[in-house]
Amino acid sequence: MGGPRFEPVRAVRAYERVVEQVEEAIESGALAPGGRLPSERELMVQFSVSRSTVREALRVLQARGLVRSRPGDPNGAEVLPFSPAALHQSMTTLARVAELSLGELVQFRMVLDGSAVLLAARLRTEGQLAEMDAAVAAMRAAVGQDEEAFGAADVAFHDAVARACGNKLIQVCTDVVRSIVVKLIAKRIAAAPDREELMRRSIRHHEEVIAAVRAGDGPLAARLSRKAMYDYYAGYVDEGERSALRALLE
Amino acid sequence: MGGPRFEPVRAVRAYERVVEQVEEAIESGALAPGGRLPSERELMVQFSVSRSTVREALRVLQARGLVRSRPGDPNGAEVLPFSPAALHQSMTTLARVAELSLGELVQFRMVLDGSAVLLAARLRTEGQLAEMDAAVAAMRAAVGQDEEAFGAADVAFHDAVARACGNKLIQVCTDVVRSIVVKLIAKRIAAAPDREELMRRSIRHHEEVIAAVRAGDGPLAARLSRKAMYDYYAGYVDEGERSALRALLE
DNA sequence: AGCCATTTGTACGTATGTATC
DNA sequence: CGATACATACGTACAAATGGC
Repeated sequence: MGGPRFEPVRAVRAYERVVEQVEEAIESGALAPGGRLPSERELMVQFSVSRSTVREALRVLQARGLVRSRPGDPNGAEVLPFSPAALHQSMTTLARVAELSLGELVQFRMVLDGSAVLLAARLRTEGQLAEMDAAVAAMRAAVGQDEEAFGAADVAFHDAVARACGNKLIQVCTDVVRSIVVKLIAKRIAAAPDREELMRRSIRHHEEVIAAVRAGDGPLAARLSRKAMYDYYAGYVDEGERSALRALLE
Repeated sequence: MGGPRFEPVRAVRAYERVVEQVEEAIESGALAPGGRLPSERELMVQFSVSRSTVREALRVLQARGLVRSRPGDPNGAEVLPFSPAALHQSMTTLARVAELSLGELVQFRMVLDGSAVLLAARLRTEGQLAEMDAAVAAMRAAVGQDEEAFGAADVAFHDAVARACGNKLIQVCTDVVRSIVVKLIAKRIAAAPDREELMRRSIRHHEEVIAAVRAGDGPLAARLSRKAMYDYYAGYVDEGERSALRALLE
């Protein structure tokens, strides 16, 4: 007792050390987005490892969304700007391997979007309100004509709200989960028999949310937002799960 | 116009095809957790690719948390059970590269934990209530004595709540974000001058939350939970961000 | 435009440390 | 303990792709 407390030494692979150093360089700002890593051959000299090791490290960094490399590019791998792609990837994997149900995903959206509008009602600028108005206007223009444009305008609305809420994590997560949900049931939604009526009702709901946000009534905006989400998606969720969604409506 | 709509062909790397096929096998259940992939040499035969290609694919799969390989293992790479490790990794990267502030992370926790208790108040079983009670009892036993045990009991409490809420995505995200927050400020919290008083207050708050959950009053439980989180962490958040946290308290 | 040097993508061989039997 | 099979890592080689001249 009382001796020096040694820590267990985990065998750390060579490629991991390369990954760590490059990550540090990116995090510290020494490597900014748009910048280039040295070529693979240069890296193997600097790190004193083989090219395979360098390449395995680059694959991991690429999987984490930090860099991208193209064949033949004389400038070396490119440092990417931040993107939620990696989060998107791992959440999609999570959805599959953890067998997330549509109900769970929609419920998560209700939580996040509800919180986003709650915060947006406090923090929104006039410009952001205008963006929301414009998005709903675009939705209205697309009703019954352009399914894609309607979806894009809907995304624009929710993105404007998410940006207005002032929390980048909420913003990114809403975006990621939304795209997963849409990917799951886009076809079913577009093929709904009363599609046009659904669109109109969705627009009314969005307008009500905007009004509450404009009035600064966060709790009301949150309730309306969750209700709108429920109305739009509940039909695609199993009845057993639907009751769990309704728990968020009171 | 009106001709066949060809899609752009992206050059897909050999290692990507390997990744895709293995992912499909795992997703389809052909490869279950605990199962083994063929050895690297076997894989290069089956896929008709070189060893390097196989290894790069395995690195990507490992980065996504799907498999793990150890040197000398005669059985080949192991298929891992689901784990939020990949989500944890990408959210940590997100926190760094998107420069998430402590305030944003805490706010996200307030949203998720608040929603979790709201749902738990509806869906909790008696067994889960007992788990929450046990966790708080463990917290009480650790006050002023064992900082680690206190933290572990706190985690157990929040995990019991998250499991009781019935949404695996909420559960995983609360866990991931909690560990990121704790990692950020564990030292500062442990070194707080009035640490013991903070612990006691935290326990009181947890008890109040349990009472509300037991009574089935979700909205009250949610308010109490967010308030508890705010009290515990607000001191470490910049004043400017603190007001955004308070927006969740009304 | 075309050519060329460089880089990446991929393949193959080999050596070494390690885990299991 | 030895034998075997494995992952790790290194080095070389060549085709395909890119950017700059």
